[in-house]
Amino acid sequence: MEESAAGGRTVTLKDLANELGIHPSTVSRILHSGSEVARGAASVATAERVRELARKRGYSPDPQAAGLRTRRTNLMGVIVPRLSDLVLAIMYEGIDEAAAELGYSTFVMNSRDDPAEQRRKTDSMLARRVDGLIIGDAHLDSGPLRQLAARKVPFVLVNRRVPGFPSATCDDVLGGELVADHLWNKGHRNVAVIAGEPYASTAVDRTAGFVERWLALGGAIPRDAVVWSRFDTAGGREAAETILAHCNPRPTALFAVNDFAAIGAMGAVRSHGLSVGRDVAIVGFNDTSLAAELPIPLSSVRSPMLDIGRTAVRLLKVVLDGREVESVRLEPTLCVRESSA
Amino acid sequence: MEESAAGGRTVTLKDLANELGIHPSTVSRILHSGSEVARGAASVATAERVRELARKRGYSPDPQAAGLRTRRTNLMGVIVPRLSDLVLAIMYEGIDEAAAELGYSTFVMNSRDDPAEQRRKTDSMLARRVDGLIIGDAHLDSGPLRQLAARKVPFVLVNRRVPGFPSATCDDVLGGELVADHLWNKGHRNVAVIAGEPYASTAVDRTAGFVERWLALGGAIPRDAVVWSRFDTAGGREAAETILAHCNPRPTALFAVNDFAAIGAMGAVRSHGLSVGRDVAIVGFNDTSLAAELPIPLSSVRSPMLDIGRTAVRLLKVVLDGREVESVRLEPTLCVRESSA
DNA sequence: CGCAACAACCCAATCGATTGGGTTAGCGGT
DNA sequence: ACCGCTAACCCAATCGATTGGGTTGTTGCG
Repeated sequence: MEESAAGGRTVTLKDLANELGIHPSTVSRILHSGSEVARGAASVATAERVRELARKRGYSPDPQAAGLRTRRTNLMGVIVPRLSDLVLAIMYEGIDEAAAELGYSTFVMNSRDDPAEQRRKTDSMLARRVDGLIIGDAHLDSGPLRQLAARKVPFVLVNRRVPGFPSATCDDVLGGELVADHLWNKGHRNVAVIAGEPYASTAVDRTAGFVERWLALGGAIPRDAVVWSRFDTAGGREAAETILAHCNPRPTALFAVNDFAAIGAMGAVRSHGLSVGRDVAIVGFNDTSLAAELPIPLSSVRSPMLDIGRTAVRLLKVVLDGREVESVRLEPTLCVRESSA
Repeated sequence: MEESAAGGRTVTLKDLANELGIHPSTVSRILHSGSEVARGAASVATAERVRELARKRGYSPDPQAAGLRTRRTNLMGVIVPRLSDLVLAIMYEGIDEAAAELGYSTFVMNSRDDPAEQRRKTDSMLARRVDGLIIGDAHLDSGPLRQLAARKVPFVLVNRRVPGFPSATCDDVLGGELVADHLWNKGHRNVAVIAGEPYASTAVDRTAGFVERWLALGGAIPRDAVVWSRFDTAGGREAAETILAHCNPRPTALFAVNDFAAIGAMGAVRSHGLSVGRDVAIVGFNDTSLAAELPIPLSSVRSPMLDIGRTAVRLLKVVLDGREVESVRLEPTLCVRESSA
């Protein structure tokens, strides 16, 4: 039957101290010591009384005040291109969960992959005095990250990697290779890639993994069979239109580095009077929840998005603790479904 | 050629004051007055020098300190069921944009529509001393909201409404009516509804709008033609399976109160060897970016998601200013596509 | 000339929590 | 009886910005 902060003003350390007739500093020390009384700050009996009262009054320390003194906010700032990108939204859920477990809260902002916005949002986060940043919108051009590092801002990357900076990502190269193997084994010899945005390591690595493995298998990929595009459905459709219109011979399989682009591609294929899975195989990436449920279920490379988010938090924690970090690449697996079977 | 907070420690008011040989309070007043010097705090010349130096040193006030004194954080807390729900993610983008325009930052958390989590996350937000809350996961059971109101927490609802509390929503009843009119006009007489979660006003209102209009048009809707379900793709598929298995006669049209559920339904329809749009018409809700790009483009009720988010911020601002608010319902429109044409 | 009015500042308290450095009382030991 | 030691606290400064109330010196005006 707690009363929490009901009605009256919020309870402060001083309130507790007054009510018990002891000094605020004592209360503070008690509430900070695990359960063992720290620095011989108080008797076990007093400690018990304090903790009891704190619970009863629903005391929760004012993070503003604590942060002011300690210079720490227990906040992690997260920057993503856009939360309406399901992939990032899910990674963010992983981030938020893992951060909560460590006693951190997270603060998220959208940069729309625009360099000016990225800088603005970063500054805004730093102005809020976040303890560290998790950056999900890194571009391969490492300039801005170098600046950040020079400012001694603790940060890690998530989803996209940039050489020289710690990151938690999927092993995108491997993901691309899995797709190449799969399509090759299915007997396809004419393929095309909807490659995503060239500034994102996800796009570049997945494409590179695919193309290199394809060549290693003895296949060929003409120049115009790799089309860069936006990551969304409309982008995928446009790219697929381009491929279907210009590639000769027409590919029998498409690899889209993103499920949404793949869905757009499915639409384009159908508009050309072709059937997905029969005339043209399509494989996506990320295995978002949609993939398996589509009218024609989409083959997709499953990346552990939640885990990637959680890992990013772990890495950032290591950085905040001043220790050395290694980037982590989590392993993807291929889910084959009707669209390529 | 700004230097911003490069290298050295962050700049404080006192630093600026010392460097100019004036008192911090004067600096504070200057930086607060619009451009006209407030309360006759300083000469125009001094004001200019101060502003100049502040810019040069990249001064940005410490929100912790300011908040401590003013008891305001310029933070709006946002609670949503899950950011990986595209609809909420987009509303959140609208919220974040509009909040930024007003000088607020936002703080978002996922409750997974679980009452315990809702309470935990709310408390966590309040512990962070947000100025107000935007609640996107309200359940029709108004108990928790009443408690919040009793605690005098400023808040507004977004996406879902609950009678008695200010909200920014789509006119979901109207949305349902649009669909009823459309399907009726297309000649359908046997229809079913994939109704969503019964605790969400969006689901209830859309369903009610549809059903009531359908009855008014002279149609009939058997009890088992309304199936409650989760909002996601898998939920939609399951609901559609149920409908196709049990409804007799088999409906020629399905209204899913959510695009993702509609996509799941498309899958189920296809698995039954039926063709979407030809054998069974399907209409979704929200007109997410996917709808138009699907292999079979999905008819959907377009709700102004970004605007709903922005409106919620405006409403909350009004509440924070201590003025009276009226709930806002934004008007949806129907986008007819191949799935029901 | 005298006094009020003002411009242009300065002072110090305050917000709430934290933390390095006391202080006090009681006890054991010699 | 005295010293040292420790347990159990208390004190006060500090973080950075804000704000109600001064304090000067100058100007305006009757």
